[in-house]
Amino acid sequence: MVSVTENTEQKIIDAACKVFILKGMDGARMQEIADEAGINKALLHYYFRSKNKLFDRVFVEIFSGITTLLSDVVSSSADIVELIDNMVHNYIHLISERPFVPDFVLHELNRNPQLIVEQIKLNGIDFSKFQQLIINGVTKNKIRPINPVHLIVNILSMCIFPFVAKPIIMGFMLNGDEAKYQHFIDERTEHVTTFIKNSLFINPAEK
Amino acid sequence: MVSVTENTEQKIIDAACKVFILKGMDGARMQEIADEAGINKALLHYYFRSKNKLFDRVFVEIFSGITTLLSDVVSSSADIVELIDNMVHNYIHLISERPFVPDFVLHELNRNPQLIVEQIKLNGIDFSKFQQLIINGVTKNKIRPINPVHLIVNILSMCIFPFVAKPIIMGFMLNGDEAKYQHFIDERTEHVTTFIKNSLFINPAEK
DNA sequence: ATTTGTTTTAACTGTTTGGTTAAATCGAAT
DNA sequence: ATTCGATTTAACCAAACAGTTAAAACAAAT
Repeated sequence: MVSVTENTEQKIIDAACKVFILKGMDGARMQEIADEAGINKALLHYYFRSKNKLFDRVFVEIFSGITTLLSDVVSSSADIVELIDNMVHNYIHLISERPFVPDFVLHELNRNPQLIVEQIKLNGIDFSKFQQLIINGVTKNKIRPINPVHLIVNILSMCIFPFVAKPIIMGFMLNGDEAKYQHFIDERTEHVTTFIKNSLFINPAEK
Repeated sequence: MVSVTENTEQKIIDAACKVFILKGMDGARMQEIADEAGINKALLHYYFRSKNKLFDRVFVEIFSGITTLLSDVVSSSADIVELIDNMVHNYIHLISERPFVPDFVLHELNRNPQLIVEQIKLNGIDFSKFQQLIINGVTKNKIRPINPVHLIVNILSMCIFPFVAKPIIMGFMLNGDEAKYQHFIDERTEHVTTFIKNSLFINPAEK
């Protein structure tokens, strides 16, 4: 009986993830989520009393996937080179599997910046270790001096933006060709890591 | 009488821009737009028959501002260095004045990619000239070989993403300090141009 | 003074939507 | 056999919302 319960709850969350990510909070409909989960609206409200409660639950779930990855990458990287390789590779890989997640997260965060407060409580990121890796890289004369905040924003930008801006990239640069876009994404990991390292390292031989 | 008409129409469009940008298509309410314009709902429908028609008009207006800037920058740049300087400076400057525009445009474009088709008809960007500037830079041995699509995506990413991701940057990296974020943005133009040039130029002296 | 297009007022329609309710059904555990 | 939570059915409510309508007021041009 317990297994049935968890099963249904998970089915609801999965369905809610799908619908919320595609339509956003404002565009999503409870009926559509119920349909997607293969249940009816009454049962949906039986599990999650309101749309807001369901959304909050789903948002935490989605967002923590992103921050967890960042935490893991930072804590498992020994130096700045490893950090860059891991971050770029893992983020592009993660987002490739759920390409609409970034637009969803960013849009809902702009709609209600309060949401981030809850997330920080749940998933505190040790930004200090990230900074330390960069400082180490600089002091050992391996890379140019750089503001850690700018660097991490640069990395995240170049990994995430291409997915959020897919319609623009396809429309204006790739003649609406889906295959070309896929090829562009396939090249992206290699390109971004090289681009960043070229910028950071004074002497290319040290890479 | 004509002037009055244009005045009201402009007032409506200004109000619609404001509300649509902040709330998105799904979150915006016709009543709120009417209030913001200082008129009533009846008159709003008298000018723009439906929410969709009003949205389309507003979206074209907002989006063309972005593409026009890109066109101007490309056509007014003599070489790759000028292009980078102009693009980074002008985009960060433009977005600084209306920081919620990128999230609005990207979100609506993902919600309805069809919108881009209309935009391409109205604002065809000469992507070829952009490519030519890069190829020239490469052949004259001034910069490393680079895929033009990746380069332009890199530039746009690093200019636009920091605004879309403001809640994340502030929440996780700047302790929620608005002043620190403003300082970060103020540094951004200089940082991004340097970061890109460091990556492109093999010999820093050639910059 | 009359016409014409603009604007307001205010009520209204029809639909969508989030959420509720009550009764019935079903399945498993006791 | 009974109990209990899970699930369905189906109807319902109240609020929000896009859009309409008709009549009146208004302002400028003729």
